[in-house]
Amino acid sequence: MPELPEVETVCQDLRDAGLCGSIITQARVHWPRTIATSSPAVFCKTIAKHQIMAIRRRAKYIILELAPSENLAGPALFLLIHLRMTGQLNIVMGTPKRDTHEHIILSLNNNTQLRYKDTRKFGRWYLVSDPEEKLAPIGPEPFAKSFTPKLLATMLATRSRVLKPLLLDQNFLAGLGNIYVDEALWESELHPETPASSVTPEQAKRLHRAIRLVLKRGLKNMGTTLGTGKANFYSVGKRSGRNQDQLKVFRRTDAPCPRCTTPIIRLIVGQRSTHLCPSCQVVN
DNA sequence: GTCTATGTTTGCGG
DNA sequence: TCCGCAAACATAGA
Repeated sequence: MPELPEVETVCQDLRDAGLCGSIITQARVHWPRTIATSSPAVFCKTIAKHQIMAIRRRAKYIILELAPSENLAGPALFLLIHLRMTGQLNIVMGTPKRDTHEHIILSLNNNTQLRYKDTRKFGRWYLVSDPEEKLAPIGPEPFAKSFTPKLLATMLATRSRVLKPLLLDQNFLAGLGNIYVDEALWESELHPETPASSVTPEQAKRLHRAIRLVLKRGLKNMGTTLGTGKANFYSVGKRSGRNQDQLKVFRRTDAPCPRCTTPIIRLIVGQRSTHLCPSCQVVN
């Protein structure tokens, strides 16, 4: 569900909704496990009376930068939100009745609430004084200047794993999930089971371009919303993405490859459902 | 009604 | 280091 383009879309929508500048007056937790860093009671007490200063993204984390609104000498705080499979954020006016799957409600000073809804309850909130606690091991951002085709080639050269599980590993590269990995591998005409160490510099260059291409397209279309159920991706205000229309292979088993018309196949790689064109994408 | 699959991440055992 | 598996959960679809 929420991969880099979806998480970035949520961050942008939160900013557009005017969340920056709001002060958290009260927090309520209805599913304790969502709070990963302390008890719900400590979380609620700690986060209250903090102002939201900025909203940004790193990998698949939404990061809210907080500053104390009363004791100005107090330390800065960071709220890291990971949506995992089905987490959603919404901003509501007033205090409407709580939905079954709304697990956290932050009341804000302008008669609105930031609500966290998560049907499968896999999402996690981390309230920390230093975001590096969570972010340190994570790999480079795909759009970082320093993430060059050459760097990717070097990163791949020393790895013994195959491409698909490696690209899904957030400590290797940040932000990709099942959908965009399948799409990037199709774009670059690489097989998901290609050993990373066998990828040539030319292929690494193609993969680098493909990763940026599919992510950029996802961003432009404000994310991918598959199907109609509540387990799908919706940004703030239940808005769907429209990148699903741009997918070339993901969940398109038996459909013709857009490049060569060979039917797309599905297989399991690294325990993950994987889609590819058996004609365009062959193992090195 | 029942059974299976599921877009993410983490932790364990081999 | 790497891999497979299970778990954290609820729901859609067969």
